Amino acid sequence: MTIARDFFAQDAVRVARGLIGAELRVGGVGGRIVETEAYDAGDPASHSFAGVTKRNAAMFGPVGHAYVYRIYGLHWCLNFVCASEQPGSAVLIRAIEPLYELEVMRARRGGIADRLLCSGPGRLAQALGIDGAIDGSPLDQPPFALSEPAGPSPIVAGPRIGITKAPTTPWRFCLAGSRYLSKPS
DNA sequence: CGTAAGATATTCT
DNA sequence: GAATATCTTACGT
Repeated sequence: MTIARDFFAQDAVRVARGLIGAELRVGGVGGRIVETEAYDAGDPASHSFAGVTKRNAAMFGPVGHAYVYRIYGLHWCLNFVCASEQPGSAVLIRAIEPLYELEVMRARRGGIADRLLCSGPGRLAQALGIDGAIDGSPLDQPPFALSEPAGPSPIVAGPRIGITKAPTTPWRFCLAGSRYLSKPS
């Protein structure tokens, strides 16, 4: 079942939780989402906190679109734009469980272990072929394909990773027991 | 096993 | 100039 655009018209934390277990494909390549982080409007750790810039313009655009940006000068990160009351919310996709077109992902990632193919934002983006060209693209049209979770998933919440602004806010969500997380359970 | 360094775009001071 | 929602490689235990 495809995820409706309305799903993203709620606060980032609910979207982040709801995405765990969903299937994501980009050009047929992808798998099951096992790790997300929420970045809400007004969150000091969010790129949207300091206002609109050229880089984060997609975050203030329509709900249900992609926000893709470069981090540390060399890695890409994939986010889904959502909204609560104020614009500027997004959910960072941190890890997926590889299921479709494994050969393509292995080739893009240099033939490393399957467990490490998509276990982190930068790795995931490289494996799926994400780059700045699809920043702002709608998630309900090709090359994107999003499907609802097959059933309820056991979810573990914890503090977000790699940030310094609000490190204790428990807005990181993982599929419990998955072997494909950026950090073991 | 662990810690450390390097790559380097974009934004803010 | 400094910091950042990261990953890989190199080197020391």
